[in-house]
Amino acid sequence: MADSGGHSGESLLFLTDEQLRKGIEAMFFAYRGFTADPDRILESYAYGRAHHRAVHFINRFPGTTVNNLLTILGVTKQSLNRVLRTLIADGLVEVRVGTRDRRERHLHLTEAGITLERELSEAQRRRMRAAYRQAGPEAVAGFRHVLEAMMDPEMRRHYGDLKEQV
Amino acid sequence: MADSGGHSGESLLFLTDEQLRKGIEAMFFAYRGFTADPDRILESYAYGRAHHRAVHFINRFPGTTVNNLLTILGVTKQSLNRVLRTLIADGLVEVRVGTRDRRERHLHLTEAGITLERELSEAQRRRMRAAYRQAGPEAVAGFRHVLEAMMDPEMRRHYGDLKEQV
DNA sequence: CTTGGAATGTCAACAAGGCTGACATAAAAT
DNA sequence: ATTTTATGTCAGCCTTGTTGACATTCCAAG
Repeated sequence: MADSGGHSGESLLFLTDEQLRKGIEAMFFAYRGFTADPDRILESYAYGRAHHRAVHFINRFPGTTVNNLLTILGVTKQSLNRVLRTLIADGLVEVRVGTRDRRERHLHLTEAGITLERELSEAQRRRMRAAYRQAGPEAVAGFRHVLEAMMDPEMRRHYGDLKEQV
Repeated sequence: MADSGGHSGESLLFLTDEQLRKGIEAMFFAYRGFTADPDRILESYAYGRAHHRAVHFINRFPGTTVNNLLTILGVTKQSLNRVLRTLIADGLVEVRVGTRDRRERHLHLTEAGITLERELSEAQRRRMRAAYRQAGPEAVAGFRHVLEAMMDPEMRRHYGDLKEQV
């Protein structure tokens, strides 16, 4: 509550290598938990984590273009295309040619796609909700704050999005 | 900032689906940042993230057995073995046959291995330190608390380790 | 002592999903 | 008319996960 700011003589015990190492390992183990539940669901669909990411962000930004998705996901178009191809073939993603610019392909989830997205995100939210509830609102604020500071700046733009930059 | 405790009628606004979604995306983008710096270093060694993880935990638990490492990393022994083979061939990891049980292989970093580990972990700590400093000690406590709650329970044993469970 | 099972680790082969490079097409911009 | 942009596709490579088959070692039951 007191000194989180920039005083000169504050403790800084939270910046020891030991504390940092714990943070690093916490990220490693937590991320495993974070992906575990969706991974189990994806297995039964014969999809992978790459499909999950695509479905998540198409749901989040309906009508987004392929190029847009590329920069958000940080993969090559060939890699994304392989995933999109199967999602389209399986009827989870619908492609609409752009009206203003007909080179662009706008991506939308179909009903089936929305169903899968909901199943995946509900599993993930369930774990996140349990963790949030256990840690409490102040811890959650700190959690988000540290994660935001850890992102590459360009990625911070895609996160939280638009009107609200925290 | 007031009620973090366990009152019945508290706000719970931090548990909305929207808040959870932000936490999910924060994990995704932050993990990318988290691995970005080591990944760049590893590239110049022609190693991958799997090598980093192995080197990290061998450094953390010197003399650990292959089996031990297996359960910590959560991969198959065949997958780990491939990584270990190259690290051993390149002289970064030393294998000592167990004295009591000669089936066991105890793993240690060589001088060269320690050097690589330091280079990788220093890069990772640098980012973590910047994030910690920016967020402040209370945020860091919250960050760790949420991450711990997000882990699978078995993994929580390997984390923070031994005498100190936070 | 021997023998069979359990634990540990290695080798081989396959799949997912990254990557680069080359090339095609359509549409927009100049 | 030419160039640039957005997208898609094919081919081939690498890392890192998987399973299956096998070798070695230890231990315990006969």
